[in-house]
Amino acid sequence: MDTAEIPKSRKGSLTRSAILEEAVQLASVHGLEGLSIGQLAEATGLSKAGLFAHFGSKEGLQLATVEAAGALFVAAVIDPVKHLPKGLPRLRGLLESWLAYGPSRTFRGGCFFAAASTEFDGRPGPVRDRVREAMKQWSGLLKHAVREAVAEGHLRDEADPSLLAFEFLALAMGANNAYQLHDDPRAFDLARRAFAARLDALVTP
Amino acid sequence: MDTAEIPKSRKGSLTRSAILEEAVQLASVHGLEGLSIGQLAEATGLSKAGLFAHFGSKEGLQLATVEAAGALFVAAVIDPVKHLPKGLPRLRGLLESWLAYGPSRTFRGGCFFAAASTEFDGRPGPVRDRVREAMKQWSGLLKHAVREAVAEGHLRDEADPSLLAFEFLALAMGANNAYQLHDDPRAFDLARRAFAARLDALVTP
DNA sequence: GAATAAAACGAACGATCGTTCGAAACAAGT
DNA sequence: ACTTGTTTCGAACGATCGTTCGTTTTATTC
Repeated sequence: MDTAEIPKSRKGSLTRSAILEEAVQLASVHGLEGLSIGQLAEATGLSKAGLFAHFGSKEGLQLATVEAAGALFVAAVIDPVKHLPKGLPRLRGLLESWLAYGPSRTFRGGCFFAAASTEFDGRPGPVRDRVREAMKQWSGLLKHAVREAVAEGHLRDEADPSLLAFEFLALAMGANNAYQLHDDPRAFDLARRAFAARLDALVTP
Repeated sequence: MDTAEIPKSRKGSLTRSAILEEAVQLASVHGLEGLSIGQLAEATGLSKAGLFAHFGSKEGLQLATVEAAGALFVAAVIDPVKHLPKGLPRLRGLLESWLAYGPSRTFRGGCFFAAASTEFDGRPGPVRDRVREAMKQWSGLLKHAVREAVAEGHLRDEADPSLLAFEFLALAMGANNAYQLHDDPRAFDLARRAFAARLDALVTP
């Protein structure tokens, strides 16, 4: 219901965002489907029915959770490098920013979108659509940064923005998974070296 | 309700491996946690209790499912290239074999281990341990193939087996995710080009 | 402070979850 | 045909799931 999405009082919007703060953390560990309304209600100190009313359905809660996670991601990874000069500096900044975000525990269970995008990649529906859109945005941002680095003459013309964006995204998700699965922060060092190896071969002399 | 007998068309004796065949497919779509005994029983034509007796617990079923998926993976990806000559040919063969496996629909919901390793990477327990071991094996195989390619003089000495194995694994999982999420098989072409770009820069002249 | 609107509640719903148990159905050996 | 052991079964358990409903508590407005 749209009445649940438009806050009508101060208190309502506060609790809503407080709920989502916890929802994002729980979902990063147990998945968006494993996120249960009962557990979330207990974790936030609300009643099941009271919490439920904010979102109208579990799907509504999931969609709102994706939205909230997106805001966290943008604040942690993208915003800090908006000011960097176009081209290679901003691209390198983006990658470094992500490498700092990885082990930062922004999400309790590791990168929310790495988890959600794998969990829903084979289940049609609005949640998958929203996750896909978020991934497209992030991938598009990487692609754009590469394209600008080429336009600025920082990277050679052979640098393919689509290919490089795919590689960077895959390496980032791979580092997140290795870190989570093996409890080994060196995964991010591997990712950093992979980024560097790929870029160094393409920088203009 | 009248007790008139429905003609029991009992399917042929369902073996444990027949159950697991279906379990692997269901889990690749809905996850190992989303795999439910009731749904699996219905999909195989068995009763919930009858199926349950084979595994003793849901965790037992999950562990057996991981095992069965591992056998499918080995048969689809690893076995076909065992005969190739050591070094670069076998490494390239492994990567090509994986690229063929990706869109092969061996698993209904895409690569089982890409999904399971992300689903369980933050949830301690025997299932995570088993998945981690499987991923270590696959990653170790890639590492070994790179090391042999260096030893045979096919790749330059700077080629770092751990780093390259990490990259190949990440790119493979990334291609699987992109394929599943965007329904676009070109993801595997991107992965192929990424593999080639990385290897071509390291082959000995 | 009364009137009104929003938010949170407790209780219950039917469905499904994993699991247990004792009885049938079945296979094989003697 | 009788016994033994293995599968499979139906029925039920308590727990939890998402969801609904009517009521009570809280906040905002006049």
